[in-house]
Amino acid sequence: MTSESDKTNGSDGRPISQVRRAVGLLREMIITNKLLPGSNHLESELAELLGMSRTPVHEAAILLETQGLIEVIPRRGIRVLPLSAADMEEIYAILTELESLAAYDLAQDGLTPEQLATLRAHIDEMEAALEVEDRPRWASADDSFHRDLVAMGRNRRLTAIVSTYWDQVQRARLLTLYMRPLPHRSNADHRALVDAIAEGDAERARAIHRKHRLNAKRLMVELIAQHGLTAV
Amino acid sequence: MTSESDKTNGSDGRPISQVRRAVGLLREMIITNKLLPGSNHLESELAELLGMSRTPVHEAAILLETQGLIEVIPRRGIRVLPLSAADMEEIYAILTELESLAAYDLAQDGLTPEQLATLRAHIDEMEAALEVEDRPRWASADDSFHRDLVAMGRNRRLTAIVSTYWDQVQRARLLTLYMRPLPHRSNADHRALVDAIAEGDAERARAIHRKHRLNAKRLMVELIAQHGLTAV
DNA sequence: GTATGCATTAACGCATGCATTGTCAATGGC
DNA sequence: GCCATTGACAATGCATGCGTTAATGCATAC
Repeated sequence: MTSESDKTNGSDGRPISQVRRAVGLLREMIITNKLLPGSNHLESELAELLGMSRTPVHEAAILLETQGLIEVIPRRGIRVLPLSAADMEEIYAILTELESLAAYDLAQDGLTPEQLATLRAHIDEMEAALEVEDRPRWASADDSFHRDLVAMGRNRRLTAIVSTYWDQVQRARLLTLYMRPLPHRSNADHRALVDAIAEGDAERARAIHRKHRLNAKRLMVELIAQHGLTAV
Repeated sequence: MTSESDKTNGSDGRPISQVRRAVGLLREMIITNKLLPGSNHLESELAELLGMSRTPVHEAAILLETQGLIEVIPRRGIRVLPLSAADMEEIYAILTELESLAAYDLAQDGLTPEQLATLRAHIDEMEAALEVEDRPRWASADDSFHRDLVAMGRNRRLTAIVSTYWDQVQRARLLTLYMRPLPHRSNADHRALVDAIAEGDAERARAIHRKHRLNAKRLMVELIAQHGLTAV
């Protein structure tokens, strides 16, 4: 995950502000279900929890609200937004298009051997995890694969958007991790995708990834429906 | 306190906050070049300009920074980010994919006759403007067409992203409005797109719009290069 | 003349205080 | 007994103040 344990400086060299700290911590707590979807929390409560005053929490809340993670209701508190199956469809539709674009761009621009090796290492890790049926380990490698794939592209804005929405489905992915069949099929897609990128076949890379993502979306929506989860 | 327009409530029924006011006003000033790209502005200066204290300006700045419109540099002020040709390419690439997806979805879900009429009215308006070579009027209609197209889809998140990035290229569009040839060709694309949507041909709608946007991107990048604008 | 270091100053991050406003409950009227 | 109206309370939005820190200018040394 994001491991910026350095307390004084961010990756940009600027000292880490309380606002950034609040955003990071709150996002983490939401993604990992420390703050449950649908729950309400007062600014002062969160401020005390994070060891800061209300101001940075307030500012972090405004930010997270625009990113769709929470809703600020003036005198009721900060509400962690549950995601319905419909929300999931929206998000996956966006991720599908943008990640497919990233794959296309990567195939066109070409990757260095090191970059290809990194992606393949993630796939190997996924396979190793699958063999011992270690789902969290597989999920972590899958996460890294997709994040790296997009981050290797040169489009910083695209990376940012994908990261934002990927965060939002994390919670649902964690929740459904043990409900789904072991994703053997998924890894074949990953290998085919990296091969297409390595060969510079942009259209194929895009098509493979789109199909891969559409499958993931269908699976996720079905799981949520099957298990009677109206929202997560 | 402030005696601007005494609009006390936003579209969501909630009273309009100073932060929202600041975000809206600053965005507007940036898009319309009231705040020039590359210029620096102190929080206190903007606060006085907008008739509020530093706090809401500070919070608006954090927000606009995540949207890529400005950069907050701690003791140098708030810097309006210039967009390079490379930035333009990034943004247009994202807009191309997401708007094409919107077109695809619209064709699949179908539009009401009223919605189709609205889109066609925008096209008629563009044509009328072209005939009298009224470029601002054309630009306004084109803007409405694209915004409505995406907004008619059911994907609220997609609408939000497109709106954000569309804002960012507005400045460049305004700047290059008189540099480009009159976009007669463009309107043929628009009609073909609406026809494809009306016929429910999702793949065709997507393809038409992608091509349309790729052309727009090429034109924009060329214009910026031709006129020696390294950034706008 | 130039470069370096220190002092001054001012801008911003954040804490705090105040006023506004919505919520909840109690009391009174129907 | 139920609903409405009012009052008290509490949470938030925003203004203000303070401490921190970085930028700038001047002086001094080389």
